[in-house]
Amino acid sequence: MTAPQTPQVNSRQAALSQDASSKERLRLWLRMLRVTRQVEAALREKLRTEYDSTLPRFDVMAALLQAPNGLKMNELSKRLRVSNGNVTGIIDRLVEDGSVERIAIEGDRRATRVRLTPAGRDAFTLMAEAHEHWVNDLFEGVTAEDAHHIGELLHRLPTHTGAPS
Amino acid sequence: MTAPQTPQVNSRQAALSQDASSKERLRLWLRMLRVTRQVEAALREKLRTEYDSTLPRFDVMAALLQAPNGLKMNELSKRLRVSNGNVTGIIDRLVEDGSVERIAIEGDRRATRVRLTPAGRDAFTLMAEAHEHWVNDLFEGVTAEDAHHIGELLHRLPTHTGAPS
DNA sequence: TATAAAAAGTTTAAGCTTGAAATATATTCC
DNA sequence: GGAATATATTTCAAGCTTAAACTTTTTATA
Repeated sequence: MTAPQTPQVNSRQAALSQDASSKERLRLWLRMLRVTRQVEAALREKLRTEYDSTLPRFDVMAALLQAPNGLKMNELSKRLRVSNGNVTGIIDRLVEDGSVERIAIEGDRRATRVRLTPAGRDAFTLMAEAHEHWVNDLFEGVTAEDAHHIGELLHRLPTHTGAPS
Repeated sequence: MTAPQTPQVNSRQAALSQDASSKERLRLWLRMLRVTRQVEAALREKLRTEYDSTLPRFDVMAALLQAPNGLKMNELSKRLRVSNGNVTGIIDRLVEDGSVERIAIEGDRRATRVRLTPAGRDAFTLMAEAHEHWVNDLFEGVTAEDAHHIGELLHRLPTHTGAPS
């Protein structure tokens, strides 16, 4: 009891509030995870039953819609932030059902360009519209203002954990 | 040009603001998805390289830690909101490496109880502590207040899309 | 110009996930 | 008691995902 107390108390308080922040952040993360999984499950189910499709296919097609001239496999996997082996498989299946085509790139026989077929574009347009409705319904309880607000706050969350944006 | 215009204009305005909300909600959803995936990827990487484990294993062990007497497969899959076939596989692997044990339930030979072994409990304790640190680091830019605030807002988001909480 | 290094994609092995079918046991009810 | 139904779990087929190994082609460089 004769030792100087201030530094000890300070560091203890620091440790405590550090711990409290940590717990609060952990809670936030678990909540985000729960909500995200729930929404993903609902969307997956909808895509499956109503369009016989999947979320990964939807993501790929959404990326391809933005690039009428197609994308190289490389660009696609970077844009979606998934492994290139992953993209290979998804594209294989999209080619199989006629939504996507692989196009040779003249001047580089290693690379392939990949783009939506007209049928793929049509199919995706329908799905995308439905998708927006589903999301709108799922987020029914959130006003546009709240959505905007949460979105802004989310901006401070980790977006670039090493990977480029 | 001679038809009454007011109702038409009203409905057009309604459609427009409906559309704006819808777009705002879609943006929110995409942002949530992006952040969540980024954090999940970082945590998965950490669990893999530092503990030779995975997120699903972590989730299962976390659920089991709360139930010292173990849980039935059924309860586990309900609690984690994943299919029971899924849980079977994860538990198989956890049993294989000695973290979990299956226990017969007397009086019902259909069901099994599943619980952490002492080794599993120890291993999980270490991982859980590291996990909290990782999350804390990933969410570094978020103050405890912001975390709390976002968490509150997230509460209004879909939590019960049919499934029990 | 040979050879090494880099780049683009695919393949592979392992694990996660689902929905549906199958198996085994328990319960209900006639 | 025995048939029908319900419950608990596993198995299966298909698809997603990753990291690592591999193949092919291009580019750099000695």
